Amino acid sequence: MAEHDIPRATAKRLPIYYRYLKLLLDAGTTRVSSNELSDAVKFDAATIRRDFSYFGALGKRGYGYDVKALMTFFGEILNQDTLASVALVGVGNLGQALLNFNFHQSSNARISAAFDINEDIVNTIQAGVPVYSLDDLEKQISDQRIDVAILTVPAPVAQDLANRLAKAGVHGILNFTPLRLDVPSDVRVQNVDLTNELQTLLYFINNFGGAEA
Amino acid sequence: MAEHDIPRATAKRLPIYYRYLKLLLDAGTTRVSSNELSDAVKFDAATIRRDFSYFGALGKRGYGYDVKALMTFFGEILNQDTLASVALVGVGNLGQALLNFNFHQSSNARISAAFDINEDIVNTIQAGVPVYSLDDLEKQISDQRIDVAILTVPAPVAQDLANRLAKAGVHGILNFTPLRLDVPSDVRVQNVDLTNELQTLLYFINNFGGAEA
DNA sequence: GCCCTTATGTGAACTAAATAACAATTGTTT
DNA sequence: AAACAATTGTTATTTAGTTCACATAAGGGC
Repeated sequence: MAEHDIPRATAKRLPIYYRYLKLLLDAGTTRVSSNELSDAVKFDAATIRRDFSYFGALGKRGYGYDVKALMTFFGEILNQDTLASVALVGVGNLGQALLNFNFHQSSNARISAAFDINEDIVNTIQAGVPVYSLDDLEKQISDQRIDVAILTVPAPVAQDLANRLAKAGVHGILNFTPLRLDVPSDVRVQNVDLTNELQTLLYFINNFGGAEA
Repeated sequence: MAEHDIPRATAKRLPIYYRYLKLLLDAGTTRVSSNELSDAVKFDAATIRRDFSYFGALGKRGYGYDVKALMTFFGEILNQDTLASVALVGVGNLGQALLNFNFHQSSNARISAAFDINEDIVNTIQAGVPVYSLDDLEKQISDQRIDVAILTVPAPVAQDLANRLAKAGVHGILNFTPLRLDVPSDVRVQNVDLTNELQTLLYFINNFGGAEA
């Protein structure tokens, strides 16, 4: 596994590159330079070239990168050929919105099961996704070989559910809860803290000028 | 403005500290150490101490930090006394969810106006927030002295709306669009890219083990 | 009031990431 | 086929952030 020495920061940018390359390809563009990419995704051109170089020499000097080849390459790295099944835990406002969000359209993931305690929606289909009782969490996760969960539950029950998810064999949690979860070391947590994003933005605005945060 | 030399990374953690301190205070805790905080928020204790030290000597050696004093202090830094008015641009699935999200409860921000083109909801109240036509964007932003916008519109119109928002005097945009926006240098953009978060999580899971991303 | 324990605040070391700068190489034009 | 223009890949540099490690100071017990 040669990808082991790819910097975290680079890994986080890969999906962004991939998405933009797809756009270019759809628009019929065949070649692109690091400078053009830089304009679009707002990372320094040198950063982009370095990111790419971790995977070998993907471009041609004096020419740039071949859009299709590059996209195919990143597609493989991002496992675009295999569809990941994702569980949505907590079908409240945000959960509902994420069900409708349709990750599938723009990524290799699909929400294939949702869980809640609300009897009104348990055993219904929401936005094409079956909603199960939380009691069935472990069974469904295992049956459907789900290894990523999106956690959109109230804070007080978040840690408990994280424990159950981890025990059930989930390897990643996209955590919309304000809580910083405790998980075993083989589970990866990605925090999406909306209040924090907004607060941080406000802080920067109040204390400094503009520019990217 | 002494805060000018506070690292970006520190600034991003401030709201997290603040929230956790509030929790502690509500629970009646009067003192806390960097180690206890570390357990809760999952940043290294040394990082926490250094973060705090940018604002002076807030703790007592051998004792720790006074929860109430610390919270008050951070509250001021985060401008918790002034309520920021926020506009929500785009009342789709995600927009609706954010309207119900109630930032107000846990932060100093409140969505005070929403905008959409959908005639069915224009001039209605959604989750307590008036929905205006996009035609009124400039006027309302100016009248209500809104300086932050949450952008939850389809990608194709995102840049155009960002332009209008910037021109209307907004200083910050919380961008839920996959597009990397072009804005004047006095406007700050905070990107929340849900697809990217999920994709990144998947990449890490597929290529390495667990731990924080 | 003295000793011991605890936990801060910070200088120094380390690690990660971004940027600059340019030689090397390719395509294109004449 | 030679000269030119463009753009990569990478070495070196700079910047940012994290962590270590410990002297310093405060509180609490005896």
